[in-house]
Amino acid sequence: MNFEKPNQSSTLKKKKNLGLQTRISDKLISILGYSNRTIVQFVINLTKQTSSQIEFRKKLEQFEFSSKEISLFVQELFDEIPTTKKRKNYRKKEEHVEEEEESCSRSRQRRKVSSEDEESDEEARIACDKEEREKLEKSIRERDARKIAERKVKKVRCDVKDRKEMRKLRKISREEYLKDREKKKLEEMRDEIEDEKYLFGDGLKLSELENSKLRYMKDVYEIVKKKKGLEDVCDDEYKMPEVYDDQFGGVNQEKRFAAALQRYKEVESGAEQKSWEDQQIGNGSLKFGSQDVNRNGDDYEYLFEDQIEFVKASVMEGENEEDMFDESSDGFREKERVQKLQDERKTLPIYRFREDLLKAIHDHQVLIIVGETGSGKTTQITQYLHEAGYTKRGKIGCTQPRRVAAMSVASRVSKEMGVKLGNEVGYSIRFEDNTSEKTVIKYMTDGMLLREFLGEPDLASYSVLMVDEAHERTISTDVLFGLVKDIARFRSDLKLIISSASLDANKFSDYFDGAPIFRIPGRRFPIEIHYTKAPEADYMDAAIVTILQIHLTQPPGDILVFLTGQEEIEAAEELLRQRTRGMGTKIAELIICPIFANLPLELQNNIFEPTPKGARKVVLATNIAETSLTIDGISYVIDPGFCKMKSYSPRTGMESLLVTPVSKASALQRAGRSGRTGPGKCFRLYTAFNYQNDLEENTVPEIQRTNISNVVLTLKCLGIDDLMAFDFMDPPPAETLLKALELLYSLNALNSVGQLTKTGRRMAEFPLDPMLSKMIVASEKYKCSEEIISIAAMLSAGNLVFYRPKEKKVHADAAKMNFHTGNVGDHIALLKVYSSWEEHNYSTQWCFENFVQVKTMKQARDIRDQLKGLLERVEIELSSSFNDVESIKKAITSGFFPHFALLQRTGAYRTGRNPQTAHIHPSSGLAYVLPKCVIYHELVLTTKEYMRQITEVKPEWLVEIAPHYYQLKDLQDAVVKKRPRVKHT
DNA sequence: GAGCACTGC
Repeated sequence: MNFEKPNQSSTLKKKKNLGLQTRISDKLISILGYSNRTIVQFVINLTKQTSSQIEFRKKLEQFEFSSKEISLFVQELFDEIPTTKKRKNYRKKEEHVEEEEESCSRSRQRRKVSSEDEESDEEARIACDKEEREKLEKSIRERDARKIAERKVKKVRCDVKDRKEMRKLRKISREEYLKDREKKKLEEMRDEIEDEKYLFGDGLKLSELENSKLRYMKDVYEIVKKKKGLEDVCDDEYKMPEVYDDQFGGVNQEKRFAAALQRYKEVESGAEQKSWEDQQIGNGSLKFGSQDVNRNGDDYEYLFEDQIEFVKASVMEGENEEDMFDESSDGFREKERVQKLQDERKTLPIYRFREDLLKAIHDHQVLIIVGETGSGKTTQITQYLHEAGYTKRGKIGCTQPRRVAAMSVASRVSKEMGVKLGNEVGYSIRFEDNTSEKTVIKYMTDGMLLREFLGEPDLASYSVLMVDEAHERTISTDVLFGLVKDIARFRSDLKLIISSASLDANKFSDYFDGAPIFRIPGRRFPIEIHYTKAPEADYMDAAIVTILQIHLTQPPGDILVFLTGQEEIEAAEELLRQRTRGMGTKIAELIICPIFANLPLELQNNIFEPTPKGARKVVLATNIAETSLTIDGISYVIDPGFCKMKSYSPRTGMESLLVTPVSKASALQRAGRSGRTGPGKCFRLYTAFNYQNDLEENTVPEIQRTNISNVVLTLKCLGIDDLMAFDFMDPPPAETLLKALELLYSLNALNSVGQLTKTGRRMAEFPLDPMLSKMIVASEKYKCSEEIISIAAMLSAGNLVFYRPKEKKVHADAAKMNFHTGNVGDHIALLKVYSSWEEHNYSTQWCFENFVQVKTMKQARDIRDQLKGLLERVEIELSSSFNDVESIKKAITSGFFPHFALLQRTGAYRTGRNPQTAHIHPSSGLAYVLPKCVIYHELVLTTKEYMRQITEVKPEWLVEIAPHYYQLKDLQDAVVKKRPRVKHT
């Protein structure tokens, strides 16, 4: 409906107009999530003269809202009948107060439980109550006022029977309304001028437009004031006591806030006991206000309504504050450069411990080394050992959890030693072996060493083995622990170094039969840890508010925010842009840099661009920034305390990715990211109590939450028969282990007594999941190994084959369906994608045209090349039968028969031997085809149980291929006779 | 009609 002009409106409408500003403010907060600051400015401008939807739209467009936002907003504002969604929004708003009360009482309860000090508990309760009571009272007052007004209107309506009377009333109320409106406008203008002066007063440059607006407002205000006198303007509302007005007719803000601040001061200095948390963790707190940029130590601060209060809890001590490497040594001649590097080596924290360290290694076979990042352990220990002559007896191996780390560390060490990378110092990672016969110091990924075990079970060519970053506990390191511990028993000449940054080195020590622990101080600056005072209900919102708080109140330095995933990062980016948009030049520039693994590389590199002077960078990152990459210049870390973690259910074979609270170790690691180049601050968006009591000590090691059938096969291949007795540091759940053994048995990789078969031995050669390996081994029989390795490569390259931008969904889907013609199934579709790409000479252009991800394809090519090489090793001939779809499907079935599912009457599927309801994932080409009998690549739990990558098979094949697993009778009984109705789109 | 933390072989 249209918004009527005031002179036509009824009393009711007038009432509505009167509250327009409040309504708009509320709407903006609830619909668009704007900050108060933006809203006040916006609403004042908006309500000046506007009276129709069209005008509103125009106004809104001036403020650079998207047309979607505008439609939503205008509709919300003008529509009288609230939709469900809207109602929800209203309700949310109303419930807000109650929620706050509830959360307050919750935290109060928690405090009560935890606090041993009754009185301090009481203190906290009172403080909490006081704040809450005020908030509640305010909202109750407002609500009552609204109700009374509504009742009045009703009454008037009932009483008036006569039209004339109605008109008279309208006139009266119209007059009242106009008077009222005038008052309000003036008040607003006054406040606006005040706020402008106060918030963005001196020092901050305003744009020309902003300046002229302000001037205009001041002029109008002065004229009206002279004419009417300010005091009459607002006699029916709360008025600022005179004492606050300064001689210029403005309001003295310092006095205005003095009373409020007095309370905090009293609490701080006068109270004998503090709340439990204050006692525990000090009383630092962070306030909000743009003027803090220029001003320090004033006795009041402007507070935003939605500000978050932090309490400073502790300081992680810095251990060494020497300068970092200076790598700008290009102009030196070779010898001088080596000399300079040698000098630099001596400045590393580890250098002082060189002799002690060498002695410790000499005296003990196994040594646990604990050292923070930056101590130099990774680059130096290998060199010390080389210098001490350990390389005469064999190589020094050092494992890293990541490829990049292995490469860059090796490169660094080769420079320090003045040798060519790949000669004395080399690295070995998948797809790339940069070592030679001369190599004595070898860096490699942990998975690579595990592969080496297969060829050299006693690691005879190594004299020293160093497992670096052991605290990360990847599957590979965990398995390596067990293996190296074992070989160390009979190879007394082998030295073992386990290096970790974690605090629980004792666990490592215990595991390695009480090996001594050698501690090396790191090179980190002190970091202040801040916790929130009360739990935050919405961590996303809290993170945004905190970013702005830091931006406006803290000295220069970039911000790093840890979020859980791509979706969240994109949402946060949008929210942040919205909130800063209205501020224009009033705040310093905020550069927002998202980063997650799926982000195209060229965009990822944005985060390494140095921040321009006067600006501040906000990096919104997933866990990728926790370990995998280091960003310089980060001074502030915001840690909401969550991450996505994979979990695995051995019973159903289902994997899921869940948002889980981080562990203390992980929180510590995140905090440490702020202190690499200078003193840092970490803001945790949870309370100190949460940290102490709700977080796990360490992250559950990967081996306990993933499918380990691949690991089991590798271990079996190493001749470890009794896996239950294998010395895992943290053993995987027995059920997972049994499931893996069962799978390997049904794939014929193990015989009935659990020994490796010939098939199993061949399978173990492939760095793939056993089912994929089996598929490849089986391709020999069906003469289609060329096709099968393409499929295996595509499947193990990940789910990110097809790219689907929001704005080109239709095109992307159409392009994708090209590969699915004839409902061949997802496996064959992947094969088609790979072959077409190959036919087009691995063209990047082709990828763009077909909405296929280049990165994934290149990875698939690398994997395929590797698999091709391995085929030769296991003596499988390359053979191709591209057009014989049945053979290809049979080969796939040979690996994936345990993953079969049958269509049910309901349209859902029932999977395998441990029946489980599942659905075809909507991204599958068969999502609407619903074949009777399918095999799937993986089962994932997201919003539903989904099967990803589906191919239709015939039940007879299953019996033919896996007679030990299926009987035709069972399958035929299970297949539905009547097909469910297929939905069409 | 969904959604993909991060690695590694």
